[in-house]
Amino acid sequence: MFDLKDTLTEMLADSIDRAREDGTLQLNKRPPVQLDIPKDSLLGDFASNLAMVLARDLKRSPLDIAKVVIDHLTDPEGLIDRCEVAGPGFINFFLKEDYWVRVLKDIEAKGDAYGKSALGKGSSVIVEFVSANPTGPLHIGHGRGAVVGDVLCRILDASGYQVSREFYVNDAGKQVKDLGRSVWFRYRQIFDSTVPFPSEGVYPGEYVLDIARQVQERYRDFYLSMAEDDAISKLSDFGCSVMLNGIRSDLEKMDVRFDRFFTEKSLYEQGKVQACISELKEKNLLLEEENGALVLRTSLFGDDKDRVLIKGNGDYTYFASDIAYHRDKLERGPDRLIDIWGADHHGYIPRMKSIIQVLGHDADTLKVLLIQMVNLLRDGKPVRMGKRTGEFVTLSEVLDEVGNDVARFFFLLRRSDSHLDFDLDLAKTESNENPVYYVQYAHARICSIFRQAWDKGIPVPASNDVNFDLLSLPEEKDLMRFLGTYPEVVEGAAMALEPHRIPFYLQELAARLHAYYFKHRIISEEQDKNLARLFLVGAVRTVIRNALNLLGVSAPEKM
RNA sequence: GCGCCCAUAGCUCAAUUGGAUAGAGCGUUGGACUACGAAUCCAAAGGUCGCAGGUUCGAAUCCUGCUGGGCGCACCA
Repeated sequence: MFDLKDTLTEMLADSIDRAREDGTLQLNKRPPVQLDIPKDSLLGDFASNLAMVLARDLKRSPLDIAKVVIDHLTDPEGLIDRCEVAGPGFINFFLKEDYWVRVLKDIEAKGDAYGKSALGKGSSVIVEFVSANPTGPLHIGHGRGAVVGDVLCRILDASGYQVSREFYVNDAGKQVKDLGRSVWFRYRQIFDSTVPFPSEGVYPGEYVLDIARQVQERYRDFYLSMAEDDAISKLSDFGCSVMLNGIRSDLEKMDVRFDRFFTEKSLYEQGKVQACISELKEKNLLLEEENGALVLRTSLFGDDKDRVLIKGNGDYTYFASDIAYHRDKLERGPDRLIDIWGADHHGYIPRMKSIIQVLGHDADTLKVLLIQMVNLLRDGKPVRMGKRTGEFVTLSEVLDEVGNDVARFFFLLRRSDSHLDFDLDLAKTESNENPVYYVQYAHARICSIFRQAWDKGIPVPASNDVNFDLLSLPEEKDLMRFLGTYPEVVEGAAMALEPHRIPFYLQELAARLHAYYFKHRIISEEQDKNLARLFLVGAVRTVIRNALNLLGVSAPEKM
């Protein structure tokens, strides 16, 4: 499939070369040739804007140039039916009839692999996502980040990148200590209800009580007699691991997996934060303030101001370990780093990028993807998510309510940098309004057709059994064309890091399938036609299934 | 005050990264089940792409200014 696009591109390039040699086009270098598949089939199977791009340099009209290009074109394989110059100067290629048939054969041959490519050429990328603090359960915003990250990894993987998925655990700072304190007070309250619960520096959520009860069940009154600091330290670890297990099981529920959970604590234990600071000191990038605080001069690399690494009281800031973590990632030698953050952290991008430079890499080695907020709606009204009160709907609850397929699809229905309203009522309707079912139904419908055919004794066709001349309806041509664009959609999603393109493609494909189905019978009395049409919808089924797989959404055979 | 993101049909959002007549879903109106699944389809109405300039063969997309909204600007985490 791509070989053909490549040969067309080469034919165009050759044409330019020939025109340069005989002096009709006076160019020093060969321009990049761009070939697109137009949205309207009346505009050809492929189109190039080449002539318009050249117009400026040559100071000649695009129409004129287009004509020259076409005149110099040779077509040894006889692929092209005709070329037209259209509109402001597009060169439109109309290929020999049987071209789109190749798409169907390609899908048959590749099966599950249709849509995969070698775009990334094996280059490696570390994707860090979710990285939620282990001080509370995941909420719906984490869910969005998890799904976007997961699907992005799947897309990159399918596009020939070597992907490593990582979850960074902030288990070394004040907040886990606060978690420990919170558990400590709740724990004591179990034994003595008069113990007051502080109003600051603690987590008020219900889940803290659960942790305290677990401590009491396992260790009885063991911690009551321990010195407060020691107890809190132990309970921090305990609480942290409980929360982390919860997070893991939520992710499991969503079928989101990681290659590695990287703990902040390990950075300190292995002296990596300290080593990192030494390196920065050697590079002469640190300043010491009067009160003893240590500051990194990120402002030399485009940041607004310098950033503190060690506070006046001797504590490390989170920024210090963040640097060490990214240094660790870079030292593993990936070609790229992708971080997926909540959009409220966008202010951290400049300082993080400056770090990448400080460590000797191009700032673009790190790409930060921002995930905008999710508004949970019920009965058309936003569900209040008070962090302070600890009152919120957890991701786990949403998953139990709407199911994984729906949750995933909904998270991917918008570009990740725009706000998302998650309508619980819409997500639960098993009807026409729900886009997930629309797509899944298309798949189930095709499966049903095959069952029907089987019952009537019609075999599942292979391309050798098919007379492709029988697939000549506009709807059929249109379907073939659209199936042919799928690999480019996946590549585009990989290059732009935009997973939402896949569900949009799926909805369009499903729409075309439904329209075709409604207008024309797949199974009739004409056996040859049966085989041809079954072969076509079989290809549609393969592509729907592949795309749904990419999203981690199931492709049901019955609904 | 400074910085980042957003503004497209009544609502929610797309637009092949600068391409041809800006497209879907929902909602509205009107139609289609004695044949493979109506969880479906067909048709109509609906637009000053926030406003004003600029860049060029060509702008929703790029540059500048303005308006309106979101979010950031810690020796917080």
